[in-house]
Formats: sequence, structure tokens, C-alpha cells
Amino acid sequence: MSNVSSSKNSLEGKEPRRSKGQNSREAILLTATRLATIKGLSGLSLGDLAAEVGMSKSGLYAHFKDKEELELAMIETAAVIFDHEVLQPAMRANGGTERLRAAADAYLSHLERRVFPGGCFFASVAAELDTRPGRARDRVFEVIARWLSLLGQCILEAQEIGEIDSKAEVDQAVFEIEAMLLSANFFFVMSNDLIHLTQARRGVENVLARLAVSVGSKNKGRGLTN
Amino acid sequence: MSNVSSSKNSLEGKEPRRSKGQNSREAILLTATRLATIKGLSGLSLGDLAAEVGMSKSGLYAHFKDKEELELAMIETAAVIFDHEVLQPAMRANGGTERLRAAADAYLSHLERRVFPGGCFFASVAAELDTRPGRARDRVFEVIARWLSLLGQCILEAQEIGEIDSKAEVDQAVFEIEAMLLSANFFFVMSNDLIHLTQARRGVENVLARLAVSVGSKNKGRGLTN
DNA sequence: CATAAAAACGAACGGTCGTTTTATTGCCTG
DNA sequence: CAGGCAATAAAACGACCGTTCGTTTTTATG
Repeated sequence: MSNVSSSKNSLEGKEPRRSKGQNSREAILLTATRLATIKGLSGLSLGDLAAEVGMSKSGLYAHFKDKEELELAMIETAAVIFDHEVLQPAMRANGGTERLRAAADAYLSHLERRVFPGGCFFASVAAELDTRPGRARDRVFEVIARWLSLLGQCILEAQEIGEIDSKAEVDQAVFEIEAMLLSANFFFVMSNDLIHLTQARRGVENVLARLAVSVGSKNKGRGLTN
Repeated sequence: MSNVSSSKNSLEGKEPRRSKGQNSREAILLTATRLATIKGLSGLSLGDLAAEVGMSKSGLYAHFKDKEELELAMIETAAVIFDHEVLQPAMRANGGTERLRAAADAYLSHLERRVFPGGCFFASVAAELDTRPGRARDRVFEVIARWLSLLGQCILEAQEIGEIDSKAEVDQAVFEIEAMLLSANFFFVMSNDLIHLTQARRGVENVLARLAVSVGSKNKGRGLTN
């Protein structure tokens, strides 16, 4: 509502008027992805979206041949945003637990900054599509799988560096860490209370602390550094 | 038309001498709650529901004055089922960690037995309603709050019995345990793979193991209790 | 058994859905 | 300045939404 697309009142000055199609498509998708985390993919109607973006329903069809294509484009847009807001900050950190913490922090931060007003786009959409097969569902699951794979890679690297017990089970660790993040999303969206982001951060730390000392009472000088 | 609530046949026999309305209402609600975990509360149309229970759309209005009342009735029905399938089994166990394990097991078991085909009714519906205020949302949050309170009560009892470090923070423990269960629901519905139920069980055990030994978090200096 | 109430029906309503068709605008290019 | 084209608008489409209506069937009861 605060960006380019607010051309409701015809103030059509001589502002950057070129390549309107591209701008318009991007503005539509940005509004759409944000709206979808509130109303859901199916719940978001073309009428709603058109009104929100300040154009007519039929105008949308200049950019998308049907709603499925719009949904797929929304997913791609959300994937780009997720990459920019979460994956890339994580990749800028060093590997191992440092990168894992960076990934968790970036994820929780994007919740806190309400990059999507309805919380994590992919958690929201996956919950809606989990029992509804189709291309949209497949793509969403793919993005989530890639995210889980990044977490797993961090654990593996942490084992190679010696930050984490080499006998720890990677999948179990990924499940537990992702559990903290998913629940943070669930409860934060539900309650608007920042405490759940803190709880998730501590939960991740607790998991990492256990993984660093799991088998036998080892030297504890390594695990927690902060 | 293929599953439970097989419409007329099962109800029409000479068995039930009670008022038919009551039976019918129950049959409708049973089908509706199950269907709602797949299609969502809003996504479930009266046409779909009527077809599934084998009656006409207008026939539904003999039992519910409008869709909101139907939704509220569905939530109450789901609450009764949840009570029967999860809460009561937990309450039959002794207090403390034993009851907490029983609660987690009962929850995971009701996922595995597909009491609701779309997974946990309240997780599913809460995710849909979290940004849509109303009576339905309030009631759903209430049920979830009660569930969390039960988990918290178990932790408290476990502290009194001495099973859990008395310095452990109850809310943090509840968050982490609920995180395992919610994620089990998320990934199990998503993938149909039982492994996620096992991962959740292990996750809960890992949380309990930590609570029995140390306060966790950053202060790991001391605190071995057994 | 009679009869009133409860339950279920089929048809129709106004509204909104996604979609298509047709028409109008405004910018770029020749 | 003419023409073309991308972008949008307006209007209409059939399908389905939740809902109401009048009527008929089923059930409970005096």
C-alpha cells in the first residue's frame, strides 16, 4: 500500500512511466504474495487483489493467463524474497553452527520485520496445499526441501569442523531446529508476541548445546561460544 | 462418498430409536470436521458437505442457521474428539513427565491413526484463522491455550516430583515440546512419512533429558541433578 | 391412528468467483 | 502524424457460493 502500486487517485504525473508492464507485474506480485499469507492462496480472489493493487480484475489477465499461473508466479516471487531475506544473509555467514545461527536469525528476523504480514509465506502456503496436489504444491515443497537441506548442510559442516558431535544424527537435528522456527512462526502470527521469537532462538541454542556434548561427557570448551 | 459418514445406509436402519435429527446432526458434524482439515473452514462449501453426507444443501439448514454456526459447531465437535482422543488418554496417566509423555504420545497417535485426515484439526484451523478475527478464532485459540496449559501443568508437576530441574523455565519447555508436536503434524501431513512422528517423539525425549540435567540456555556451568 | 413437529427436498435468489470478449487508452516507432 | 502495440478498462459469461422459500417426507407423540 505504501509503494509504487498506489496509483488509485489519478495523479498520473510525468513520473517514471516506462516499461509499465514490468513494473505493474512486479507490483501485483508483491501485493499478492503479501496478501496470500493472510487470506491464503485460494482465499485470495482476483477481485480482492485487483482492488488492493488499484486496477481492474481483467487488467490482471494482461499479466497472467489464469489464476494458477498467478499462484505459481506468487510462489516464485516469494521464493526470491525468501532468498533475499533469509538464504542470502545465511550464506554470508561462515559455515557450520555460525551459518546455522545466521539462518535461524534471518528467518526469525523476517518474521519480526513482517516481510509477509501473515508470517512465513511457505509455512502458510504449505499448510494450505499439503492435501491439494498440483504444481503449486510441488514447487512449495521444493523450496522447503531446499531450506531443510541448507540446515542439514550446516550441521554436516559443523561436524566436519568439530563444533558438533560427529555421531549426531543430522535429520533429527534439522527436524528439531526447524520445529523451533515453524512454531515461532505459528505462535508469533497467532499472538503478535515477540516472546515466541526469543523462545525459538533459545530453543535452537538448546538443540545446538546438546549436539555439542551429546555422547559422553566431553570437553565442553567447544560448544557454546557466546 | 467413500469413507465414514456413509450417508443414509448406516443411519436408516431400525437401530436408532432416538430422534433422527440428533443423529443426523452428529453425522454432518463428523464429516464436516474431517473434511475441514483438508479443505479448510472457508474452503469447505455447503455443497461439498451436503454431497459428502448424502443430503441436500438446504437440508443442512434444518440443523444450522448459517455457516458461521456450522463452523462453531464443527469446532466444538473437534474439541470433543480431541478431548476423547488426546486429553483423556493423557489424564489417565500419572502426573509429571509420565503424563507429558502420554500427552505427546496420544497427540502423535491421533495423527498416525488419522483421526482427522488433514492432521491436527486445531493446528490446521488455527493457521487459517490466525489473521481472521471472530468467534471461531477465539474458540480455537482457547482450545489450544488449554492444551498448552496442560503441558505446562505436567512440567510443573514434574518439578514438584523432582523429575525436572526446578529452575527450568516452564514456558520455554512447553514451547519446545509443542514445537515438536506441531512440526510432526506439519511434516507428517505434508509427506505421509511416519518418520516425522518418531522424530517428534525423540525430540520430546531430548527436551526432557535436558530439563532433567541442566537449566539449559547459556548458563551451562552447573546443574547436574541426577 | 391422527396430527403436529422435525427433517429433508428442489428450486430459485442475489452475489461473487474465475474467465472471456470487446473497447479504449496512452506510449513508441516509423 | 499515423499506426501499432502494450496496458488497462468495462461488461458480460457460466459456475458456484451461502441462503431462503414453499413443499413434501419422515418421525415422535397424544
